[in-house]
Amino acid sequence: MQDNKKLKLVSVLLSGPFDKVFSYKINISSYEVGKIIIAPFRNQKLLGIILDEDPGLIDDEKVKEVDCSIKLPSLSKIYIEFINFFGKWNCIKRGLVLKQIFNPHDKNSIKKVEDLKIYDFYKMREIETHSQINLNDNQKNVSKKIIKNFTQKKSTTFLLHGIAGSGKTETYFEAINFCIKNKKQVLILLPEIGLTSEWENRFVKRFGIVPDKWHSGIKKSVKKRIWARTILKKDLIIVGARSALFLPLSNLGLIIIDEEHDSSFKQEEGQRYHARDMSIYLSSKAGIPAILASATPSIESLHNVFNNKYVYLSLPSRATGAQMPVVQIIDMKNNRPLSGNWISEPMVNELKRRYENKEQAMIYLNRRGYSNLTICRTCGHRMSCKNCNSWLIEHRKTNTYLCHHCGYKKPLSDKCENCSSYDLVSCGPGIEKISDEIKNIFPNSIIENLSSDTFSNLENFNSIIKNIVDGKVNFIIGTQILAKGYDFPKLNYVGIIDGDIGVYGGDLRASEKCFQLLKQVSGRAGRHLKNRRGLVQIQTYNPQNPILKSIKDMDENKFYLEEISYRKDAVMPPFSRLISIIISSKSENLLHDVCYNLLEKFPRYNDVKILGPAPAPLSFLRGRYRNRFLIKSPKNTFTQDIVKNWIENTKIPKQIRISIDVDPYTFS
DNA sequence: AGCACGCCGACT
DNA sequence: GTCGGCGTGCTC
Repeated sequence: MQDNKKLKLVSVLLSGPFDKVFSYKINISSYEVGKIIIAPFRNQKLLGIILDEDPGLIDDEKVKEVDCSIKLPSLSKIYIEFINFFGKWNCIKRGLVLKQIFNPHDKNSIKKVEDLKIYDFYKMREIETHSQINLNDNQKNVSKKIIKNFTQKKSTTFLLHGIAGSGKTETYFEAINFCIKNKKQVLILLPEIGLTSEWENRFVKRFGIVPDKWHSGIKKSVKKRIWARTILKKDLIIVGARSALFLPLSNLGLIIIDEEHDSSFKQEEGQRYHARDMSIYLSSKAGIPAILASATPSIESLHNVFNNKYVYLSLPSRATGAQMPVVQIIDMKNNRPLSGNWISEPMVNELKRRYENKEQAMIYLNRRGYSNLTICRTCGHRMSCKNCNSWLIEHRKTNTYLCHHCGYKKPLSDKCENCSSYDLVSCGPGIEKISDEIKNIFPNSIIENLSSDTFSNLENFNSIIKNIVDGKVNFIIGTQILAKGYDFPKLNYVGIIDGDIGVYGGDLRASEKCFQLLKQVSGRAGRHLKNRRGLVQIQTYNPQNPILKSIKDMDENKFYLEEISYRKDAVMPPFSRLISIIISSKSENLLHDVCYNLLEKFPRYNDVKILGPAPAPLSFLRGRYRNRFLIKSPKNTFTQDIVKNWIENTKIPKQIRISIDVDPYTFS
């Protein structure tokens, strides 16, 4: 009896902005590493877990006792290692990672998880798991190779490289099927929540059950039930955005990252991390396979294939039997449109032919809004954001000038805010302007504009997608959102307004991103036409650009090999590691002083180099001045520790914000 | 992250 | 005198 009251000194990781553990006492009979507890902290109570770490020296009087009333399974060793690694790798405090793992629960709702279990909302029906879809031989072979891995009980990362329309999804469904039969949990990550509804349709068609969805649009009450099922080891299929990675999946059998090249897996604000890379760590710790699927794999993943870290699987032909589209390059130097227009004559002719034949056509331009820049011809003033050093973008649909970086907006006006003359002109097209141009040529046509602006209303967005799929739309005009995995069966033509937009910005990944976007957009054309090929036309002033040439010649190997050899020569990722550190302040002088102080304090190494400080690509954002350091190091050094020690050993005033981005993607 | 503590300016 | 702004520092 007395033994039950015996208290043990333990270390606790609290869910909050803490990296270090705190010492608490726990009733020894409740002690277990990974146990979820509630800890009194100051005058509040915080969720936490017991860790197997040295609590360190502390005045015994200060040590409080934790509340063990939460009756849930402890977090497994896999998740404890995941939390530690995630924090260390991304320079994020471990307690904040833990907080994300408890999300959407807090200290009050987590006690009611037991009640949720009783109701068992998501009891899966016993389902017939025989395939309703006929796979071709290639798909069958690939799925067999993946499934074979389950029986070997080791963790393999597969790179499933299949051209657009090759049936990647249906192929990895076979691996999901294996997990359903064996009552394992499956996590599928998609880059955008807008993709989940189409994905869900295919899933329901294959399995006859609805998967659980997890993204920012899902209600908290639903999320709480899903969370309960994951920690209570119930079988379930989760399809979600990157935040689904934090679910405490205690019976995980498989992770799939679809569209693995997509940059939206990289969280770029607040706590920065790459959901793909963290998923692969998780799968290796859990001893389960991971499948990365893409029509345009990232350079990183291909590099890992070459180094035998990933197993390469290929689906080189379209599942429908349709051929890949023909690609034509339009040299704009010889086909200039009239002033104020942006669509060249060859493209207009093709659009006319498609329209007359009642075929669907898509026009791609990676620029939101009406125009890029508004300039006054009298005084030269440019409409720019007061919080950022960026232009304000004219949006006619909402009648505003909008900053694409901070969201600042003001009403449209035809009077110059600087000299009051009425001489404003819009330069450079956005999709709204292209849309007007199409409306002029085809006044009776049905046009839909698709961009992240359309996306703000998910219901409206899904109904537009449905209209397109049903063939009720003549012209689809949109931004890079069109490159995502939508399947438009009636689409037979893709026109690309500005083929080499963004390539010349000097960004490390610009070529790769441009190639992936163009390839993905091109892949939308003619996916379901057996008798004739789709057509892609790319407008450019630089027809010799190697990216465009490799797309035209359908020679993606050449592009990848060239890009990889360029990265190797320049000793850039994936041949080295970059960490970007952005220092920001409301005061320009303070920023300057802090940056030079940091530079002085940076320890000297032979192979770890510091570049900067230089103005960040957005040197003024949301009212703060921003400088950037880049730390470049060999792949095998754990540079995060160096960075952490460096910053901790430098005195930084509270007004200064520091954001650390390991393996940065965009360089802003 | 919160929340308390404390130092300094504005005001009944 | 004292109210309250926010910059600073601590939490087992």
